[in-house]
Order: sequence, then C-alpha cells, then structure tokens
Amino acid sequence: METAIPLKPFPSFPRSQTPHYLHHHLQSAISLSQLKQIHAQILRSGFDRSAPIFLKLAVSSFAFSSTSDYSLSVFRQIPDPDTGICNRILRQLSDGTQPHMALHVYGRMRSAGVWIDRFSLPPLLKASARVSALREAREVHGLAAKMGFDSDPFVQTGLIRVYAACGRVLDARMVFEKMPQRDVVAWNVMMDGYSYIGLHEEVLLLFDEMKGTSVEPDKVILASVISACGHVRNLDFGKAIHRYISEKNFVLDARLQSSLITMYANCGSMDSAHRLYNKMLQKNIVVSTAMISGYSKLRKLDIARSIFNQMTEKDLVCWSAMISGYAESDHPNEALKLFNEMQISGIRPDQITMLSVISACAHLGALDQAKWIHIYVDKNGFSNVLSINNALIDMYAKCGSLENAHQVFKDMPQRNVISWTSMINGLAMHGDGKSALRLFNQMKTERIEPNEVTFVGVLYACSHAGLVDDGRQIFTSMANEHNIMPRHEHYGCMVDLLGRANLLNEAVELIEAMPFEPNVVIWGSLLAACRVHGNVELGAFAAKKLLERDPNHDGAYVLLSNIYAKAGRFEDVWEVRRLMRNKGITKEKGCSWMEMDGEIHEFLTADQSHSKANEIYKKLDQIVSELKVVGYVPNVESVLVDLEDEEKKDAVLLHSEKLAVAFGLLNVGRGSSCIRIVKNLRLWKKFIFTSSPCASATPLFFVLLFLQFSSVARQQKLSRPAGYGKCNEGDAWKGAGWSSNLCEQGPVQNERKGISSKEEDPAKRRREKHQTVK
DNA sequence: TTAGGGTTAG
Repeated sequence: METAIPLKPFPSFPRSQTPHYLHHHLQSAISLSQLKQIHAQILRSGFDRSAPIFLKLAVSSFAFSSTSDYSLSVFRQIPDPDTGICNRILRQLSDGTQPHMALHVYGRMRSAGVWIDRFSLPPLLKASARVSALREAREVHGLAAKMGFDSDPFVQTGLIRVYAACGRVLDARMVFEKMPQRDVVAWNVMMDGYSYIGLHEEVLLLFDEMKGTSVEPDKVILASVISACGHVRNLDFGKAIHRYISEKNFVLDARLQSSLITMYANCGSMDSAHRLYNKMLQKNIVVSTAMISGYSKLRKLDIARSIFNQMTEKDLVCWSAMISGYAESDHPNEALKLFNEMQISGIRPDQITMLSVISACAHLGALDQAKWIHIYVDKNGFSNVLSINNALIDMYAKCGSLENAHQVFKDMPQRNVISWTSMINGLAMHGDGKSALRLFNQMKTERIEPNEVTFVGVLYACSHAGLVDDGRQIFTSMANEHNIMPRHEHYGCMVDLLGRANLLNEAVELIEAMPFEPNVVIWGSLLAACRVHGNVELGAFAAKKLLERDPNHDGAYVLLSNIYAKAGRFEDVWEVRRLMRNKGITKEKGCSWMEMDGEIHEFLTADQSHSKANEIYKKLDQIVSELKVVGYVPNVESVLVDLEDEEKKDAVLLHSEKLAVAFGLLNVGRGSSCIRIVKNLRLWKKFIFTSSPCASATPLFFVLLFLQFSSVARQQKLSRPAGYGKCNEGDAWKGAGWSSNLCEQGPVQNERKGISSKEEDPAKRRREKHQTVK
C-alpha cells in the first residue's frame, strides 16, 4: 500500500460496518490512487462485483480517471451489467465532471448488448449537450425514434437542450413545436436554448407565449426569465416578474435572489440590487460577482472592490469581473495589478480574462507591458485564439506600435471581419489613411464583408488623412453596395471629414439631410470644425444644439469659449465661463503617462507629485529656454482668459505631456531610444465608445505623442531644437507637443497646432506618421 | 433507489 495516501488501511472492520466506511471513503476520495485502494479493499472484503459499493466505485472511477482505461476496466468487471445499473452510471456521469464518459459507457452498452431503454436516453442527451456532441445527439435521436421514445417528454426536453447546446436552435425549436404537451420544464429548456445563443429577447417573447397557456411558471423558469430581462436591460419586465414572485409568495431561494440581483445590477439599478444583496445571509460567489459587475459598469469601483475584498472565496469569474471593471473604467494599472494578484493566488486566466487584460494594456498604452502580455498569451496557449489576436492588434495600435499590430495581423491563422477592422482602425488611428484604404480594398478582394464598425474606421481614416473624395465615395457605397445604413457614427465621421476640410456648408447640408436627429457627436464634430476654422456663428449654433442634448457637456463649453477667445470676443468667453461656473461644470484635467523601466509614471498639469519633480522642472526650464532662443512663443490663445499672461504661459508650459517629455528626456538612453507618451484626451470619447471595433476596444481616446529618437536624431534634436517649426517627419519637438497649447484646454484638439495655419496643409499633415494625435 | 430545467465575467 502507498504510504503517501492519507487513507488508513481498512483494518478489520466488522463486516456489517464495512460498506458504510467504504462508502464514506469513496465519497471523500480525492485521487485515483485512493480509489484504487478502495477497489482493492472491496475485493478483499469479499464483496460481490454487482454489489452497490462496486457500482459506486465504477462511477467514481469515471469521475477521477483522465483516461477511460481504468474506469472502463472497472465497469467491465461488473458481471452482466443490467440496464438499470448502466443507466445509473450514465446518469451520474452526465451530471459529473466528465460527461463525455457517459458516451463511452453508451458505446460499451451497445457492444455488450445491454438493452437501451427510455431511461438511458435523457442522461445520454444531457451528456451530449454538455460536450456539444451533435453527432451523438443525432444518433440518440434516431435511436429514440426507432424505439418509439421520441414523443417521451423527457426525451424531447433532452433533445431540445442538446440541439440548442450544439447551436442548432432551430432544430431545438422544431422538437419543441412538435411536443403535444409542453410542461414548464420544456418551456424552460427552450428558453435556455435562446439564452445560450444570446437571443434573450426571444426568451421574453416565449414567456409571453407561455402565459397564454395553462402552464404555471415556477421559480426555475422565473429565474431564467429574470436573467433574460437583465441581459436585454428590460427593467420593467424584470420588476413585473419580481412583483409576481412576491404576489405568489414564492420563497426566494439563493438562486432566485441571485437572478433578481443580477437583473437589477445589469439594468444599472444598483439600489434595488443592493437592497436584495443586503438581505442575503449567505452571499455566494455568483451574486457577489454580479454586484461587482454592476457597480463596475457604473464606474463605482470602490464599492465593487470592497465587495470583492469581502469575498471569502474567489473564483476565476469574480477575479475577471473585477479586472474587467478596472480595465473598462480607465484604471488599467489596477487591472494589471489585480491580474498579477490573481495569478499569485493560483488561478489561471481564461480567454475572457485575457481580453480584459489586453484591453487594460491598450488603455495604458505601455508598449513594454503590451509586449509582456503578448509573450504571456503565447506561452499560455492563447496565441491561436481569434478574439485574443484581434485584441492584440488593437492593443499594439493603441500602444503606438503599428509594426507589432501588423505582425499579429499577418501571423494570424485565421482572420475575421474584426481582425481586418482592428487593423484598419489602427492605421487610421496613426493617420495612415492611405494604408487603411488599401487594407480596406484588400479586405473586399478577399471577400470579407465589411460591417458597420469597419466603415467607422475607414471613414475615420479618410477624415484624418484629408481624403475627402474617398470618404464621400465610401460613405455612399455603404447603403448602395453593402446594404448598411449609415448611423450616427458614420455621419459623425463625415461631418468631421468635411469640417476638417473646411467644407462647413456641405457638413451642415449633410446634417440637415440625416434621416434621424443628430446627436451630441454630430454637433460636436461640427463644433470642433468651427473651432479650427474660426467660424464663430456656426460654432455657437452647433454648441447650442449640443447643449440642448447634453446640458452638462463640458467639452461644448470649452470649445465655445475657445471659439470666442480666438475671435477676440472676450465678453462671450466670460459669459460661457460664468455659465460653466454656475452649473458647476469643470473640465477634466489633462493627464499624461509613460512607461519607464516597467513602471508607469503619471503626470497632471503642473504636477509636483513625481518623486523627481525638481529635476523634471529643471529640465523643462532648460528646454524652454533653448526653445525661446530659437523663437518659441507659448501659444496662449485658448488658455483661460481669467489668467494673467505669465500664468497663461505657465499653463501652457506645464502641460502634463511636457512634464512627461522632460522626464523622458532625463531618462533617454536608459535602454530605450523611444519616448512614448499617452494622453487621456477625451475628444470624441462617446464616439469612440460606440465605434469600438473589437471586444477589447476602449472607451477612451488616446493621444499618442510618439517620439522617435534615433541616436542621430536625438543629438540633432537636443542640440538643435529649432527644428520644431519645420514640418519634417519625426520631428520630435513638434511631436512632443511643445507648440501645442491645446491638449489640456479642453476637447478642442487641433492636432497640428504647432504649425502655423499657413504651413498647415493636408499633404504635410499626412506625412507626420510618427505623431499620432487623436 | 434508474430520466428533463434556474444565478456570475466579454
């Protein structure tokens, strides 16, 4: 006997007690070798191989054994297993951790000539459903039909379930429709089939249909319906079910409570969710996870985290929910930190976790971190997962490395429309409109049908590359050639495209011709264009329209005040500022961050909090002095008008990205020839949120101030900052935003502000590939 | 003492 096994040898139990102890040991056995000990003991105790204890052993062995050899050998030792025994084994296996073993046993039953009866079929169908074994399911269906059991309600519900689980919801529905009598379980299984493929609306329709029959809903089906309400965010429907539960005096068990809480959390009704949550004595993982998720969606991460911290037991799902909460709420550092903690706690991530983590890296814009996560993806067997590769493309593009993005795209074993869209979007983001269009055409050549999101990327590319004619043509082709009706996002791109090209009249005509009401994004695009081209009246009109829809839109106020400031209408500027003050509207502070030696350094405007603040400011002074020698004058045009001149200059000079650049320059040469700075600009935040091309896409719009410092170039730049006024590719000073005073003045972003308007021609802009400003 | 259904992360 193996000494390492904690089980004591079974000494001389009184014969009458032995089964009890053996049963007990069988239940507490945690390994196959323990099971084998029990097996030996059973044989030594002289039990018959048809005794219940032996049958139990046979079933347990299937649960532990990773290969079927031992388990099947135990099963084979049962002399003449009858149908009843086999069915019990089937049932246990279909409920256990290795449902596919039920199919093995079924094969053995067939080969051993064991009679299959109607009780064999449901567990087989259940096992097939759990492993999505369509072929086997069809075989069982055929067998059931042959034996005349296909009208048995238990068999029918099993068939509905297995077809739905195999993605054959129409087949499932066909079986459902053919049922002469549908009980509440049949309805429920059909509803779950729809839930499984995400057709939650269909669940609610089916429930409405069921209400017209004599079938009374029970707790289980109500839980399914409540869950569907949560998925489709139908709070009214959910509340109605909640009322029904109260009226009917259903006892709220843990699962029903969980469904209700989840529904409220999904619908953003966290007060109701929390009320129910507080009433739960035993808060289970599922419901706590739902609460974390609900609060995360509302960006109440402190509450989410406190629930997370209070959980005594944590599984992959709750870790993922918390990580995802951080990742999707602009807390990428926290997301990555938690990801590390999760691994330390011994939990391995799955694809969903990885998508959140990759998304966090994308938010962070930290290339080293991104590369690390890419290596992690490769090492942990995720490298062939389509969605993960799509997310990697997006991540690399947002971290400033189109090369890496393209490498992932090229190496993918398969690509879907999201892969192409992500790559196109990446190119667009980097201002390489021509390449984006080339890829778009290649995509069509390869017969990948673009979707709505693809067009957002392509139109965005046209807009940022000044490709007005291409943009117009592609916009028209959406409906004509691809049967895709342009939505707000597409109109937003077109208004942006026309606005940037100073075709403001055409932009207005387009807005007037829209088949639906323009939203804040559309008016925001027009407003931004008016800001760039100094059209005061139209700008004021657009701002008014925007504020009608979103009275607290800080960006609109800032843009408008900038327009007035540019036109010298300071009384109007004051008026706008007064309105902002009265409404308590403040503009978001600019924030830049960069990665250095694997650490993320964050800078706010005039930030003194960095441990090396003194050196940074010294460096900044030095750079500014050098710049001034060659004629640099801080552009204070749009700075708050209530500041003194010197203060205005400070506000410009202490922009967060400038602090970051100074810090970067202090550290240049320490292992990196490149300074990447990521900004939190909010320009078109909402627009981007709705146009995300892939699951990991972020609601933030980053500005990547991407400075390429080749050793020669670095010397040149450091000794000859005068280069900033020119428009050379890779011009680090311009790229660093020295001449841009806008980044922290609000959402108006003239990304090439450094160049005087005369120099600012679209052809030159297109060449500036090293600086990606969004 | 052989058969079917419910909650969570993107």
